[in-house]
Amino acid sequence: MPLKNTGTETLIKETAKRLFFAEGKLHATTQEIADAAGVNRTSLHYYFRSRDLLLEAVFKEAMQALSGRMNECMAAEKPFRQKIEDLIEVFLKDMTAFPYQETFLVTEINTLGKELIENIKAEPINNFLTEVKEEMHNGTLEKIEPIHFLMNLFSLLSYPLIMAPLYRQLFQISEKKFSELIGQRKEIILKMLFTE
Amino acid sequence: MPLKNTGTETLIKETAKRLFFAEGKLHATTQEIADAAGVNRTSLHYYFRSRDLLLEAVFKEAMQALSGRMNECMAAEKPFRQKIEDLIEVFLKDMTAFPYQETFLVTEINTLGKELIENIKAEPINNFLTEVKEEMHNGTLEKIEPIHFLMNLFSLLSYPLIMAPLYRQLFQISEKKFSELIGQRKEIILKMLFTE
DNA sequence: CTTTTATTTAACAATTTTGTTAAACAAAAT
DNA sequence: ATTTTGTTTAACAAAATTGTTAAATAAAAG
Repeated sequence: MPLKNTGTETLIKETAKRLFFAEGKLHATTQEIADAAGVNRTSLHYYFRSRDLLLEAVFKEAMQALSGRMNECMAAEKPFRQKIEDLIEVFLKDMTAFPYQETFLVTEINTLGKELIENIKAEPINNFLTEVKEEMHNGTLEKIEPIHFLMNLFSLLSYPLIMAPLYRQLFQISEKKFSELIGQRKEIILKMLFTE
Repeated sequence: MPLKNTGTETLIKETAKRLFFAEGKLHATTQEIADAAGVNRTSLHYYFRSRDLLLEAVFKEAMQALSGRMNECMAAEKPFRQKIEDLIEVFLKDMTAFPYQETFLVTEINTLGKELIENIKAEPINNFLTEVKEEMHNGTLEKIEPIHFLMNLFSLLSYPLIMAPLYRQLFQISEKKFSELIGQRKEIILKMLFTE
């Protein structure tokens, strides 16, 4: 079976990903996606049958990629602190490129159906939570419900990037200055999470 | 001029607010809004002329209310720590009722135009940032760029509530257990923000 | 009681968005 | 060179969504 593979399929998928997750245009039409990709709108149906299926494809791929990288960090044979540093870097990189990915997931659960989050495996997270608990016994971390530790980590990483457009206005800072601030986040977050 | 004032206008506005900000249905149609409010769709046009104008009305009102309450906290004649506690309570209450409000703002800036965030006054925030700086000199707070302090505060408050549906799945916890966790956030956040 | 005015509704029209069909095109296989 | 197969496109159809008009309803004013 000779596939010509003109790259159009991935082009459409990557373009949709950019519009949805990077630019936050959650209700981009098929026409807008096709235009941004520079292809005819019919190609979109040729490869994905419908708008919803394109959306699903983009979504599953992105979530799988991210949760894969995160699980890799969490399950690695490294000291706890190193794992956290890895997680911060992976997550920060992803959130910088695609700040609206998780927001999108959460607000689209109604539309797309819960199967999207149902097949997110809870096991790697649970193992990691156990490890967090151990660190609390060691005194490396404040003794709180381990879930709070993870929520704190994700919050400190994600929220500033989601709110970037608002913060630039609110704090009257340039795009450059904002990037600088984000560059400082890793150290700030580490200091907040670990009791020195 | 005798206004009958049947309450329909506010009913529509409150219903739209609920759908948009509480349930996260950012692209609810006029029909869905009308149905949820139990009125004819034409009433929606009668009071607001178009979908966009309804959206704008809902938006401006919500943002004004929230920023008003926040400015009140920040400008109050109270000790710094008390102000932060007030802010946490105000914000936590608002985010619990309407978790998607800020997300909505940020992702709709493209569509609704930047005038929505342009008339958010930066002054109260700037005054407060100065105060934060003073606290850092006093040693009450870790010495970092003051903007980080505020980003940390807002992140720790908002993100867990935005991600609630995802977290309940990821951490395998009930709605009740999740509410309990949120109830513990104030103390957790205070501990993280202040160097004891 | 009648008139006026605000509100609500049904019916219709216009626009936008999605989806389908069939034809045109281009590269590989025979 | 011709056939086959995969890809792209234009034209068309269907559905969903918004917006308008005019009639029906009901409450207040005269």
